[in-house]
Amino acid sequence: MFFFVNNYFIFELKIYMESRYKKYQTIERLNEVEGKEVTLRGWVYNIRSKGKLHFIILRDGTGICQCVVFSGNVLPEIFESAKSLTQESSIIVTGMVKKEERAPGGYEIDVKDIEIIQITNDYPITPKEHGDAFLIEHRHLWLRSSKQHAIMRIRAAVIKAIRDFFDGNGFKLMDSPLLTPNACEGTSTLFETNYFDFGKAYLSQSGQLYAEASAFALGRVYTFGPTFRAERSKTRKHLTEFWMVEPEMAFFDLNDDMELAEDLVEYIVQFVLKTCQQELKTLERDTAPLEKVKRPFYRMSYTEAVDWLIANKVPLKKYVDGKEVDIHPFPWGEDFGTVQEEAIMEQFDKPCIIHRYPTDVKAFYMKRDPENSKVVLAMDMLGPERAGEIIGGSQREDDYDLLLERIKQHDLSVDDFQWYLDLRKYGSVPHSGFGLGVERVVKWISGAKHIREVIPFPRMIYRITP
RNA sequence: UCCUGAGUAGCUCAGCUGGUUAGAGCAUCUGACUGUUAAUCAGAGGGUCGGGGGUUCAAGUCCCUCCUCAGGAGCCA
Repeated sequence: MFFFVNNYFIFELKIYMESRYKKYQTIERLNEVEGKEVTLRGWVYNIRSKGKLHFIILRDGTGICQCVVFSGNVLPEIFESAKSLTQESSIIVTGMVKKEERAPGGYEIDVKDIEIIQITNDYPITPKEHGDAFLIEHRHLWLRSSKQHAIMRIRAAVIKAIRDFFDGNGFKLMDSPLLTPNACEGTSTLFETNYFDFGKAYLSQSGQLYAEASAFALGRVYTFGPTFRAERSKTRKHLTEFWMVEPEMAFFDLNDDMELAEDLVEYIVQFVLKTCQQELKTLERDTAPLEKVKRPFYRMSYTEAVDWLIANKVPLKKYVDGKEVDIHPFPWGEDFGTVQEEAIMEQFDKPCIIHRYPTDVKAFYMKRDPENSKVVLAMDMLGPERAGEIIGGSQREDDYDLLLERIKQHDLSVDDFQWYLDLRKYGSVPHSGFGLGVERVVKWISGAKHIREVIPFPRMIYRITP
């Protein structure tokens, strides 16, 4: 991969951290101090007592470590205070680091001293099973448990991989505004707010149109930020607030766009495999399917996909008067739903890109295929293992008149899009881009059952707390 | 927005065709134990059965209604 490290910057950062902040021993780096006395700061994850022994499982945010308190090794008052510890009490523990096969993590602390910061009473999340509703209600505490901890570290790794990939490949970060004056694609799917004397403003559902303007200024850019959809979706793969990265490249055609999308996804998955083995193990994630995520991925045109659906007797499911009806054979021109996507993906062990969708089911800004005006130069990447759609992108319409025609066809206000049309008036060039849903990718890689588990504080149709 | 399902102890659940004082495991508290891995063993406390209304001699159980939550569809990343 083309990623490079700027050594100078890393060096400066290290000096800064060492000279200005408190430097604590972390559980993550206990292997460096075997045989030495250390002080750990954290929270009691669990405690087991056996007569003259207490086993404290301590977590400090970086990992968990077993701390053994033996009555013969500590002052009687220290042993008594260890007895009073409860789940999630905050403490400072001092003792010798020992290599120990029986301890989780391989190292344990032979405790000499314990300082109690706070004794916790009635911590709601016990080390037993809990229901989904209870856990999400206690999201602020659920984040402390080992699986959620592992997922959040994988999320951080995914985001780092994305940034490293683009920054190392000549892309510039160009953030798009979150408050926008008009509903750019659809209509009723946006959150609305008041904006001083201008009346209504909306929370952005995509930074793409602004990314296009940015690409014409800086060449290759990406925007990375939260995005908002007011759709009343109630599924395990939708959030109303989610994070999306949207690269946009001047002079890229659809093929370049697909190549870049494949490179990015391969890089993210391989980066997580390389840096998050412990987290994947905690999650009991089978990494074999992830190891396979290497180029080339699969590709299919929409038309080829429809032929496949017909050959495999996958119907179109439609609702007529509230009743489900199967339509055979699948009619060309209809968009794919979950049924079709899952049927297609079941044959693949790697992501698959489906490209050249019918013009009528796609957004107005997508460029029509010069070889067939019934389809647009759009592409969606579907992940294996029921990951669903993780990327959606296209080559953009770069012709002024054709774009104007499409804006009018979609009943959009030409005035609102005047600035966007300007891009086709002053030095228009072929250009392409795509959007990657961060949570969809983290859900796939981590194997989480529900998308709400892969964002710290999920926002969903029936939940805005905590 | 539509379809389906669920609300009983702090948590996870059982509770049959209505029938004495509503049950279990875990958690909590007390006690025992020098190697526990969701420790084990003995004991104790803990309930407006989601809210309201109705049927009945009798309702956790049947009926109506409201609330809350979950899963799926559509839409999408």
